Amino acid sequence: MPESYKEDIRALKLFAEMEEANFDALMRGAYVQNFPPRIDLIREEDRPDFLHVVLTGSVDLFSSWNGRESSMATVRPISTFILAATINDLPYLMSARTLERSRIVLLPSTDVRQIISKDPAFARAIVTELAQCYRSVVKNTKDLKLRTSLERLANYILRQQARTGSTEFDLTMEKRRLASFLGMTPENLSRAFKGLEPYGVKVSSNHITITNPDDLARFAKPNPLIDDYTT
Amino acid sequence: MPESYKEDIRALKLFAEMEEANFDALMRGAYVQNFPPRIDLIREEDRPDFLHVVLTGSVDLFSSWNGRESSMATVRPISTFILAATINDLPYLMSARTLERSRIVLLPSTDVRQIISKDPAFARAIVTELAQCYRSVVKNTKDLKLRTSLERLANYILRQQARTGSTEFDLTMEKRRLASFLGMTPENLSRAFKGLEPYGVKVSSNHITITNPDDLARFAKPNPLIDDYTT
DNA sequence: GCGCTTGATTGACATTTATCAATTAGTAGG
DNA sequence: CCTACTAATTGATAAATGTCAATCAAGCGC
Repeated sequence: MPESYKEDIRALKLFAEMEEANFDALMRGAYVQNFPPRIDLIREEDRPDFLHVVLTGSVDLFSSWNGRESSMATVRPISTFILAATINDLPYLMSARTLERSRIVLLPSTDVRQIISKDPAFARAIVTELAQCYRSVVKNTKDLKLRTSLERLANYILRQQARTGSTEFDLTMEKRRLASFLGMTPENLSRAFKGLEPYGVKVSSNHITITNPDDLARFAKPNPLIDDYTT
Repeated sequence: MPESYKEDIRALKLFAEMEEANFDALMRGAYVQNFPPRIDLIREEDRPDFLHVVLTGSVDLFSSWNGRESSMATVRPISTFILAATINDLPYLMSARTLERSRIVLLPSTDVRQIISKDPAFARAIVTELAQCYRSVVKNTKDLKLRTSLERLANYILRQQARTGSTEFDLTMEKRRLASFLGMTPENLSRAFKGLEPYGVKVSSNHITITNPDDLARFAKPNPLIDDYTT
């Protein structure tokens, strides 16, 4: 594996503090693959043979049941998925597919588990990472259970505003996928955008303009315990 | 703290493998408290001063936003809550209150974090526990996003059947709280129970009888990747 | 340019779910 | 036993959300 990829991975908090020898051992078993868009990487129910690291591109995590499908999260560089399955050696709960051309590193799960057991710094980093993942999913559950779809969209838009630091930005994903991620149908999303017009949200194709952030915030009532993904 | 409580805690997977000295250190800072029913134990937004362990009784984890409230989980003996906040020293995402008279052990968060860093066996156990918690929440999200409320109730009933090993059992919580947990209103739950009658579900007060488990399963389509909390 | 495909939007309608109000049932306390 | 309280149920209605079909718009290969 090219040295520069190793450095990218080493820069992740998850791998930054572990011992050099263990990191090298992990990298020896690793390999890199480039995938075209819309390729299935893993399927829920499968055994977690590898911990995946996204170096470039992006990956959709989604779940299915009874012919229905829902987008659960998007993984962007540089980060890992799906840690929890790998660690406990249990079947994936979500499927993953590339959204665009993506470069992905595969780390054999057995190596990961082995090194967790012998490298305390790595174990500590995994603890932090997992706790953070857990909290993200809890926030997402609160979003789903406590808010209507209009409120979820309003808060999503405010989060994008916070992320980009601007009242004007492009959506980072297709609307159909955004709809699925927010737990609604594309038709409903389309109408929800309309429903936010009175609060100063303008939509033109995938470009969003917030003309009245205060109005929008008054309606959305964003809350760090739901919307702040960094804590 | 009484010796017998210590043994109960030590028996938890989370604490079973750690070094004796570290366990003792953790227990020295710990104290036990008995709470009457319906007492608030923690409030979301508060700092995680203690890791809580439920010895007897039961605890409701719930969240609030904009005047609404939703029950997220029930903690039963013997297990801990809320680990993730404690570990990352970040505000609680959920509030907790006793449901009945409960005996609860409080372990100072600073002690827990300190010992994670120096006891690899404890760190490893935390990793496993957190990964499991994470997977539980993901399953819950799938339940919410992929199923209607009637389907969620049907699968809940099947899970209770699996848990008790019987087609006849009592609900373990008030219906209003069950409704909140399943993401619906009490009125809707009441109607949902009616809606399951054709599939062989009989309800009398809080006693449930499944007269036709196969019919119910055909409707509910239970799936281990959503409904099996043990994996 | 033209047809083709795919995603987005819109309208009409159905279903699901929530809300509000009233009633019933169960339970604890006097 | 009665009263008071709370939870559960029921009916009527409203709101939210989903479904289906049609149309529109953008991108792409030729």
